[in-house]
Amino acid sequence: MLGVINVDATASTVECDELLKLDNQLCFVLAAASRAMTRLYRPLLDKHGLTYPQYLVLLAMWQWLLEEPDKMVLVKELGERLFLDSGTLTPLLKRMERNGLITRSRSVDDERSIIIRLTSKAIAMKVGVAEVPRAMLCSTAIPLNELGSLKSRMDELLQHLQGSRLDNS
Amino acid sequence: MLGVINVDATASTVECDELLKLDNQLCFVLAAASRAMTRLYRPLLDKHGLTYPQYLVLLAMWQWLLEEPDKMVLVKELGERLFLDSGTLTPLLKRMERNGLITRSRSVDDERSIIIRLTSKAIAMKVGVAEVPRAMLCSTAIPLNELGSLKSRMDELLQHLQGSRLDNS
DNA sequence: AATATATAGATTGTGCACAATCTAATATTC
DNA sequence: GAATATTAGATTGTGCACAATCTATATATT
Repeated sequence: MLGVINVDATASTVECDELLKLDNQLCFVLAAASRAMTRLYRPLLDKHGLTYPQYLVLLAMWQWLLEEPDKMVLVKELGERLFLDSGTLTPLLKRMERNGLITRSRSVDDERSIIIRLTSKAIAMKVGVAEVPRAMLCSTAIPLNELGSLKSRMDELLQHLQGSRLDNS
Repeated sequence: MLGVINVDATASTVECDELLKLDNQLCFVLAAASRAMTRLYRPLLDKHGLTYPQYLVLLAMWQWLLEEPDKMVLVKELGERLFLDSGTLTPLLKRMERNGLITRSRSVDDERSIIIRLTSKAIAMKVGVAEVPRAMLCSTAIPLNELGSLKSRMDELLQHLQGSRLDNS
């Protein structure tokens, strides 16, 4: 009986050790890769006076304008698209406004909403900024198909994570 | 000739649009997935009074102690392991010290170095904290083999990104 | 030994990221 | 139509993340 207890204790200790090894954590590689990615982008984006999240705001806006040139983008929609809340977006967008990239104005339909519009300066920046992802593709030197399949996997993971809610909290 | 120019211009515009679509950015999914992961961890880690980066520090320290029970861990080593610099680690470690998880002391061999040691409290927390990755495995409900293969791919990506240096900066 | 160079952390300043809370405006319910 | 609930953003406070700079110590050079 004591033997069984010992075996159990040992097994569970080993399981615990394995479970907690930094090398086994997907979350760690994920975070490290994300930061490494941001570090690679930084010098490229610096040339355009952009930070990485500001760059993502522009990407979202540019893509919307492709589909609908007069699109009224609300902070709420931007938040849903980028998975960011108002606590992050409000100051970020104020900085972009200060830098002349966007305008912020109250909606007349619903005075709670803020409408985000790109300035002509931000629209004009698009072609130049396209150098950024081009340079990234070159510098990482990862085959395009591999990059694509990794992105598909990441899309699935993101879906999973967004869907997951914890029972015991 | 004008036709050729137009075709070229159109092609390059399309290429530019595709290149800049938010949906095509691996970096965006990566960052979003990393933040979603952190959000899932938060309520679990809150119960242990830990933040996500503090949890990673503990994982790294616990793993080192498995191999070498009297391991002297320097801030430098921790930074290399977690891909973080002193600007991030110094205040983070001071908070952990304030919370009674670690001690910080100057090395006598090299007075520039700081030795990080886990307190008995932090060592004792290990078994309880093992519930955290266990709960994550359950809540995300991703098959273990899929999770493993995704992690391998991420490891490769991280290697690529760490190795990549940009020529034109 | 005196000088130069490199290294380990700490500090400062900017910019996310997000929980919690607040305010004002809109919707809903009775 | 007054009371209630919901919603859109803003605000506040904490904690990373990192570039740039600084300090103290250690090492290398001459």
